[in-house]
Amino acid sequence: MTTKKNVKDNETCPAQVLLKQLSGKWKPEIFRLAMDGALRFNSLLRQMEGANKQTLSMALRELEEAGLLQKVVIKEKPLHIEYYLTENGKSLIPILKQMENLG
Amino acid sequence: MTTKKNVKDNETCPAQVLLKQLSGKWKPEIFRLAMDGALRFNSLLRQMEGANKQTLSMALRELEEAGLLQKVVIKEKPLHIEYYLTENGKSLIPILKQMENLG
DNA sequence: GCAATAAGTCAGTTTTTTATGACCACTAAG
DNA sequence: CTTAGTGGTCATAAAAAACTGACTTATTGC
Repeated sequence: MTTKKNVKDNETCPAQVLLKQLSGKWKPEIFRLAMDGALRFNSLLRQMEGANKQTLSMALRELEEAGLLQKVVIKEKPLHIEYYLTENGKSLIPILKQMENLG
Repeated sequence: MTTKKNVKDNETCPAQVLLKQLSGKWKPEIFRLAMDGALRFNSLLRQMEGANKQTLSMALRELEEAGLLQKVVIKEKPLHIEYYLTENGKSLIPILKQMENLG
């Protein structure tokens, strides 16, 4: 057997993958804020008291790599960057809404 | 102002609370297995290769405290304990199913 | 060229989570 | 009273995640 399928199908369940993509100290909050519209780095940093650049940067990158957020560079006066939910990210909104109703 | 409401309403969003209750290295998997029926400690330990007693014990306790799992002592031959989803826990099943369909 | 704003990165430290191995409590059989 | 099965706890170690402060890159304005 060369396929090595018995290694552990730990991450074969999409729900588990999603849960992990949204887990971490700040990711749930980032996602929630993203549901309300575009996010900017420094603005996020101010909104999420207690968080720091490093962690925020990591969290954003991971959400981006997970295909839930996308980065858009805005070439304006002081040049800034906005993060939006991707279509994939938006498809999670109804699920999050349902979760809110269970609390 | 004595109520100190400005401290951060970090955890006022039920969806975020839920996400955190299900986050951790093993909790998503425990929850998934619990969806299929009763769980026993040593059996879980064997199924989840790589996990250890300590962590598993913690995860089960936290899921119990979150009101998603309940512990039932079975007074039989070697006396064992089973963990089941509570009604609250079961109410998450459709949400997890939806997540699976997005993956 | 120099300062200001936005969005980061980097090295190093602290905090939080997980993992390890030894040990404990209960029950039942031999 | 010793051994075996189930379900843990405890102290400690290792690994992962988060935090800190200094520094960087890019752009516009002076």
